[in-house]
Amino acid sequence: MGRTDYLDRLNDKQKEAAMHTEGPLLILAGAGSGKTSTMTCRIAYLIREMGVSPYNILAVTFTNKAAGEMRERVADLIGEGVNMWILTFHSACLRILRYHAEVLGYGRDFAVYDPTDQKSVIKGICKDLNIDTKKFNPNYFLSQISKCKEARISPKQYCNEFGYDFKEEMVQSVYEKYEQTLQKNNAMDFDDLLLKTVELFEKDEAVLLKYQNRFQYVMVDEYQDTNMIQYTFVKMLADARDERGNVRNNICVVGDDDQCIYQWRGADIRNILEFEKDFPGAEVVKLEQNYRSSANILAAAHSVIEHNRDRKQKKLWTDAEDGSKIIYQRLDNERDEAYFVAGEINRLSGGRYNDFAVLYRTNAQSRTFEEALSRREIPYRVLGGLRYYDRKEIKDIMCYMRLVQNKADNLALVRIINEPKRGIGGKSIEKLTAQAAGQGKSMFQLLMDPEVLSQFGNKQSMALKEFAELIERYSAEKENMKISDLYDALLVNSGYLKALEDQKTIEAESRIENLMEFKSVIYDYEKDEPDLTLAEFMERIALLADVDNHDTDENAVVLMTLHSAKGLEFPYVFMPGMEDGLFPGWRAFDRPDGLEEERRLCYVGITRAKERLWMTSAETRTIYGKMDYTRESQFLHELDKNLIEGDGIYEKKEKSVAGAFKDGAAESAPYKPFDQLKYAKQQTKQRAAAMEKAKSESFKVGDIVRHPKFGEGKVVECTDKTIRVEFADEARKLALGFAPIEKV
DNA sequence: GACATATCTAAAGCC
DNA sequence: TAGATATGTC
Repeated sequence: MGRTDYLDRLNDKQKEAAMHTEGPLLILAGAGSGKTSTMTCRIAYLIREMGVSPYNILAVTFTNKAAGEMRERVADLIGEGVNMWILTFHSACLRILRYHAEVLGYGRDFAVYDPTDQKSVIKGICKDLNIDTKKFNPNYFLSQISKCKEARISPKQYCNEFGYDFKEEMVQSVYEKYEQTLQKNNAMDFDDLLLKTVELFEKDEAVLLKYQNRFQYVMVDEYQDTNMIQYTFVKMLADARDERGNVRNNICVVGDDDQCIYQWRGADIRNILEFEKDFPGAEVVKLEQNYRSSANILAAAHSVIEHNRDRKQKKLWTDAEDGSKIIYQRLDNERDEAYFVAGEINRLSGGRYNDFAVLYRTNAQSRTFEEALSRREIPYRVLGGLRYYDRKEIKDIMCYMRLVQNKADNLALVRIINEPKRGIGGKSIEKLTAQAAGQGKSMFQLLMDPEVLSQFGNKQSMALKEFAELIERYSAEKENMKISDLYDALLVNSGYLKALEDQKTIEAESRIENLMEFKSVIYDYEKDEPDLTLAEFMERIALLADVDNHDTDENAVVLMTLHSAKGLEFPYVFMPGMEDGLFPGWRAFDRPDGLEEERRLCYVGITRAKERLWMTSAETRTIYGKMDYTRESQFLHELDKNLIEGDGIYEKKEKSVAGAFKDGAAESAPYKPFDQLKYAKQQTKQRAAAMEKAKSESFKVGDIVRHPKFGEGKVVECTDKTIRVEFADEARKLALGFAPIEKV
C-alpha cells in the first residue's frame, strides 16, 4: 500500500481540496458529494504529508455526532490516539472558557444553562418585574435575547437597535436582568459559550495569541449554518500571523448554500456566499459528483432548488442509474397518509426497518405515524420532541448534581428544594429568593445560616437544614467519589427515589426506570473515561443533543423532522405532509427569504434518499383539533413531473392506499400507546440475543448467504454488528441478527 | 401547601 | 388535540 493510498480513494476535485493546505479554502460540497471523506483526508494529509502536528489543528462541527464521526475516521486514517480538537463550536468554546473564565469574572466551575433553565430564569424575572407572562410569552424574551447575543447586541444597545417602545423597553430590562442573574448564578447559556469566548479573545490578547498559535489550521463544517458570532470566532483564529508577520488565514470551510436551513436561528448565509470577499485569495473547490442518490432523485432535487434565486451556481451529477421514479400519493386524511406509509414499509422491508425514514416538517406530525406503525407492529424510533435529558426526573437528579457541583446555582436549588416534597412551598422560596437578592448571597449560603432558618416554622427549618446538609456533605466529598456512587447517594439520601417508589403508579415506575437507565449512562461514561470528573461529566450531558442519539444500527424506522435529517441518508425516504401551509409552512412568509429557506429544506429532504422517495399529502388535515382542507404544496408543482411515478399527481388515486391497510389484520388490532422506553429495552435485549446468535452462526467473509428478498449473495465484510453482502444487484450492509439471512 | 379543575396556546432546534 | 400553566378549593 502506498503512503498516500487514502488519497487515491478521492476523485480529482476531492483530492484538490484535500491537498490544498495553505491559505483560505472554500469547499462547496453538494449533498452526498463525499464531504466528510474529503475533510478527513485533508486532516490526514496535513498530518502525514505536511508534517503538521495534530495539536495545531482545530476542526469544528455543529453536532457531536458529526464531530465523533470525523474523529473516528481521522483515527482510522492516521492511527489511534489522536489528541486533536475535533469538536462542536460549543464544546470547543467551553474548553477554552474553562481555562480562562476568571478573566471574564466567572468561576471556573460555571454552569451551563439549557433552554429549560433559561426559561425558568426568565419566568422568575417576569415575576419580579410584574410582567404578565400571559400577555408576553417568556419564549419571546428568550428568542430576542438569543438574537441579540448572536448579533452581539448588549442590553444597553437593545433599544437603539429595536426602538424605544414600551415593549422594547420591557425586553431590555428583562435582558439586562437576565444577564445579571446568570452572572450571579455563575452560569452561561449556550449563546454565551460562543459570545464570551469572542469577548475573551478581545479582552485578553495573550489568550487570543495563545490559541492563534496553537490552531494554525482551522476547519469548519456546515459553514452555511454559521452565525455572526461563530464567524467572528473562526475569523479571529484565522487572523494569526506567521513568522514574517503575514496573516496566515489557514482556514478551510465546507458547506453548501443550498442546505442552509437555519437562518431562523441566526445562521447567516452571507458567510458562505461572501467567503471569497472575506478571505481574499480564497480558493474555491466545488464537489458536484453525488455518490448517494439515484439519478432521478437527484434530478428531482435539482428541479426544486432551481427555483431559488440567490445561490451559488452548481449542479450535482451522478454515475448512478435513473432508479425508481418519485412516488407521489394524495390521501384522504392524515390517518390514511400514515397507514399508506406504514403499508409501504411493511410491503418492502423484509424485516429490515432501519433503511426507512419518515421526514416531516413539524414534530406534531409524528403521532399519526407512531400509531400506524405500532398497529403494523413495525418498530420505530422518534427523534426530537422531548429530549431524554428534559424528562422531569432526569432534570431533577441533574439539579442535585449541579448544586453539589456549583452551590451558587440558585436555579438548581429552587428546582429541587421541594422535590421530593419537603413542605417547602412558593412562599418560603420567595422569602429565600428575596433575601438572597437583598444580601447578595446565594440561596444555599442562606440555608447554612441558623439565623435564616429560624425565620421558618419548626418543620420547615428542619427540612431545610437537612437538605442543606445533604448538599454540603456531598459537595465536600464529590472529589473522592465515583460519579455513579454520588448519583446513587443523592438519589437515595434525598428521599427522591423513595418518594417515587411510594407513589406506586405506572408513571412513577417508568420514572424510576428512566433513573436506572440514566445510571447505566453514567456507568458507560465511567467505563470509557475512568478519570472523568463530575464537572466534565455534566458538561458532556449538557451539550448533548437529540440527533446524537440516532443509532443507525438499530432495526427501526426513524421518524424525525426534515431539519434533524440533515447530514443523514437512507435508502427509503418518506416526505409526508406536502401541503401548502404545512410545507412550506405559513410562517415562511413572515420572513423575506422564508420561502427560499423552506425550499432548501425540501431539497435537503429529497437528497436524503438513496434509492426511493415517496411524497404524500392529505386532502384534509386536523391540526390542533381543527380539520381543514388542504392544497398540494407548491414544491410538488415545482418538481419535474416526468420524474413522478404514474399520473397520481394532482388527483387522488382511487383507494390504492386504503388497500394497503384493508387486509383486516391491522384494522382489528387495538391501538396501544407506544412505550418508547420499554421498547428500547426490549430492543436492547433482543439485539443482544440476536447478536449472540449471529456470532454463533459466525458468518465469515466469503460465505454464501440467502436473503428472502434479495436472494443469494456473498459476504464481503463482517464486523461484530454489521455484515456486508454482495447480492446480484448490489452490495448491502445488513444489521447482524436482524437481517433474515441464512448460510447456504 | 397539596391537589383538582379551568384556561390557554401551538415551527424548525443545532449547541 | 394535548400539554403546560393559572387559578380555585380543601
